[in-house]
Amino acid sequence: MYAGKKPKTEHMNQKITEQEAIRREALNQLLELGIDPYPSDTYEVNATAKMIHDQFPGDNSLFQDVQLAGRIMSRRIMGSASFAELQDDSGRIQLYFNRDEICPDGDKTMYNTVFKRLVDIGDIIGVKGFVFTTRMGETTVHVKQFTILCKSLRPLPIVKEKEGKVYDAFTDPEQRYRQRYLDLIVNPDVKEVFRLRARLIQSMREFLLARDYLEVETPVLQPIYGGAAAKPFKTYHNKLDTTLYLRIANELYLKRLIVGGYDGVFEFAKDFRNEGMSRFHNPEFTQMELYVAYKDYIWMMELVEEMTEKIVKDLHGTTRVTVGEHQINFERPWKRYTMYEAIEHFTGTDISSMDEAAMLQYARSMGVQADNTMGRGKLIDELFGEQCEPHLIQPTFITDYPIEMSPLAKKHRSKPGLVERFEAICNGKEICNAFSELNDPVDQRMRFEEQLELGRRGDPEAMVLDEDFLRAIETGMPPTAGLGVGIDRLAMILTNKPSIQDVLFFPQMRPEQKHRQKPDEDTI
RNA sequence: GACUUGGUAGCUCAGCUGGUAGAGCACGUCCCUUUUAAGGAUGGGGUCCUGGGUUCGAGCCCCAGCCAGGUCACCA
Repeated sequence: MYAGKKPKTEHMNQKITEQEAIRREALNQLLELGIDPYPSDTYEVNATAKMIHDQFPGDNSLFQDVQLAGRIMSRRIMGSASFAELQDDSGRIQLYFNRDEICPDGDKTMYNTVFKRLVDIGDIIGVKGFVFTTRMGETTVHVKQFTILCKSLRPLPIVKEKEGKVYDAFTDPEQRYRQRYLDLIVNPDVKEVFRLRARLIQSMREFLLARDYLEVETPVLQPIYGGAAAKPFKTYHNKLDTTLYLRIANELYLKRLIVGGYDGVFEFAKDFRNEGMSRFHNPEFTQMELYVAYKDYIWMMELVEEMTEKIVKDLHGTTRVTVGEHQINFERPWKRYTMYEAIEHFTGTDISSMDEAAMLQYARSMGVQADNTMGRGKLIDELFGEQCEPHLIQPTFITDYPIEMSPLAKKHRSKPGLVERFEAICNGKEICNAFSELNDPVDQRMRFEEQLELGRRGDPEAMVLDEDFLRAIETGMPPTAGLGVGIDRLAMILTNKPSIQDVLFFPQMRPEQKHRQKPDEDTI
């Protein structure tokens, strides 16, 4: 099959363990027997493990001739009869192999050699047979014929379970994240987490499409990054001889589309921020941003309540979800506090009329690590983060933020110094952020100028002035409500996972030391 | 970035005051026609994260580093 050739890099980059060598030897023996360990043909399947468990016994004529495919997860060989477990996408089912039925003629090779010696745990096979119940009462496929679909060359971590107790669990977080495929194979709960995540996104998309908003795509590579206060990733385009940035938010491009005349646009977007990593932060993360013309932030709060309630019901059939030690209820309406009210509620102090000096002193007294470079708005935000946010477990809207922290939000219609903005807080963390979008181009330019000043004073996250965006706003953007939802954060809550790494298939990790290679090496 | 815990077989882990590296599963060989984390017997498998140091002798003690987890900080 390999015409006498051998891969050149194999022994350079890895040491072959005894078990791997044995599997490679089995691979060669299969080839010598004329069995293709990696066949090309379609393998037709007419059953799954779950379907058989759900429907058998029942109309048993359906189960006289089943055909399914999956990975072998265990084997118990007892001479000329054996049991194995097959795992497909839907779950596991037991298989029964009998030598004289696998091999009705004199030649017992398929059983004695191929099944017993050359097939390993982890191999993918297809089986044909009928369903029955063993003496021990387990639904089982009696195999008449099997086909090797893929030979596995590496041993699988085998997790065993009895009466709810798990033995030899595959738990090392590093290995689980780096080799997520193994995690998915041996830890079935993990598959379910990502199914829930997929349904979350599907449910949100359905909600938005049902309202006739347009799903759009905007650039990831941007000459000027904007829409949030964050440090970007920097890259370079050779032909244009230009520095480009990976987007930190989609906001400014989506607003351009509102200027262009779409009344509702949204995007599920990967955003990138070149900042620290933690169980709440991955360098790339998913955000859904929505902009709707002729609406304001009050209207947007209602949309968020309605959308979230629908999603939670779609996922869990109820509005109540267990998260850690809390029961969270997403039923409408949610509590609403202004930021000043929230701080007063949790600290007993009304800070609304304090000036910057008084605020600084007060914030320090409440345990905020404040320095003189922080303005009034930043102090309020720190105070809120310190004293309020962790206590907000049930979904709650916090409204009316200090203007200094929100250079893209519209000034409050009646409260000086504030903007028309809200965040929804749930389980002590922000899950979305929204405002009545600033569409006054004169004000927007001045806000950018204030950001430039912050940047000159050394704030690495200050926004840069985006002249093209201002040109769009000067053309005229209708009054617009905008929303950003952190999909990963929401997924953490709705799957009851404490870490963002548990809701990302491949969370960012340091490169593995032993496999570290320069990108220009030809092995990549 | 700070503190803290850890890194031993493919997986999960033990390893005494510093004295020849262990168990279970997995893997090899043999026996076994309804078993089920685990049939019986038997055998192989190790850069004890890396590099220094102390010592007659280091998986263990000391120093430095690498990697990972947790907590905190940063993250409008």
